[in-house]
Amino acid sequence: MDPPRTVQGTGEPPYDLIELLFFAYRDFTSDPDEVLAEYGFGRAHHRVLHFVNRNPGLRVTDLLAILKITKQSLGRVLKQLVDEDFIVQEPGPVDRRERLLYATEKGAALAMRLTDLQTKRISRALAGLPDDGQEIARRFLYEMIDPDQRRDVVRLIERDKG
Amino acid sequence: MDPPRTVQGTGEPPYDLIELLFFAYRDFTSDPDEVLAEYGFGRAHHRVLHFVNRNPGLRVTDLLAILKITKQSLGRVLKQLVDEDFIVQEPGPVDRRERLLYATEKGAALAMRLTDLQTKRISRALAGLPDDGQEIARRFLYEMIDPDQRRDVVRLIERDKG
DNA sequence: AAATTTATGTCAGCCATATTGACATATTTC
DNA sequence: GAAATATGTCAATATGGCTGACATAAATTT
Repeated sequence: MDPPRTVQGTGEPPYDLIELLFFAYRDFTSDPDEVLAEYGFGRAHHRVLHFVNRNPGLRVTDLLAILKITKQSLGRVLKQLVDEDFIVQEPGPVDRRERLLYATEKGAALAMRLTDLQTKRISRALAGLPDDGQEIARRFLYEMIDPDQRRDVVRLIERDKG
Repeated sequence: MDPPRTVQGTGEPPYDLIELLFFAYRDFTSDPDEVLAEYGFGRAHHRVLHFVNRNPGLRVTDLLAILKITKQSLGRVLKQLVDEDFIVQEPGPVDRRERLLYATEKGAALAMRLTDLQTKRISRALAGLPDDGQEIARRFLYEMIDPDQRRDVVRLIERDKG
């Protein structure tokens, strides 16, 4: 079956892409949601755990900038993750006001389990594309980001690469 | 600037795509959110208005299946949209238990304004891609959807085409 | 050394959006 | 007439956002 498409070059909005984005994201988040529910966690916990796991030593401030939520909103979720031993905080070695965040083994295990679900979905999607599909999908998503946010996003994603 | 990428074929998860999806969706929804705030509406109102506007005569049940939320959650949001004259309900001509939903002129105007914002972002993203970029982006998003949901999604998107 | 700024946390309260369960009504179908 | 269907409503609850105010410890500036 082929995906639906709107006719282009007619000035008509790309309703197909608008709606596909909604449905793709809806289902993309649904796999982790099921697992998280087992732990009494929600999507907010996932985001925090994911970025901390990917960026050991992340500061609270960094997390706020990434997630674009307030300190208070983050506070509750982060506290739960710390209390339940998925994340630990350590004072910064240079600036001891900072609390650097690290995933524990338990946290890394959950993060991996969630990543694995998302990896499966993405791999399946990429398998249906031509060779340059991954490159183009990546570029498309990248170009969807606010131009003034791209630098930060790139820095973040590059941060832990070998 | 190029988007970041993880090395493929190494068994490493596609962290780049996982995170780009998060950031792309975050920014994709941020434009409409600003406008909606002017009306005292949220993202939930947007989704309802969008699909009703795109599918005149949609039933409440259809909307529940699309949005995957409960009747009670939809109820409040829909009621506000009806009370404030963005959507009207009409009994189904065949089955009078049904309440078919239609966007009013006011509703259509708001929907168009929101669609326009999303169209601009998508057009800008597509402009940075090769010729087959749109086709591949569409296919990628389509393949991200749960296989057993694809038929419904296609039917919905095809529904109002000329 | 004192004053200021920064990173973080916390308390109290509010709002939007989701949930479940139970029940009511009108209408259609068997 | 009975059962199933489409919808609505009431009550209670949870999650995850928000704002504003205030507190503390540590670093930086003067």
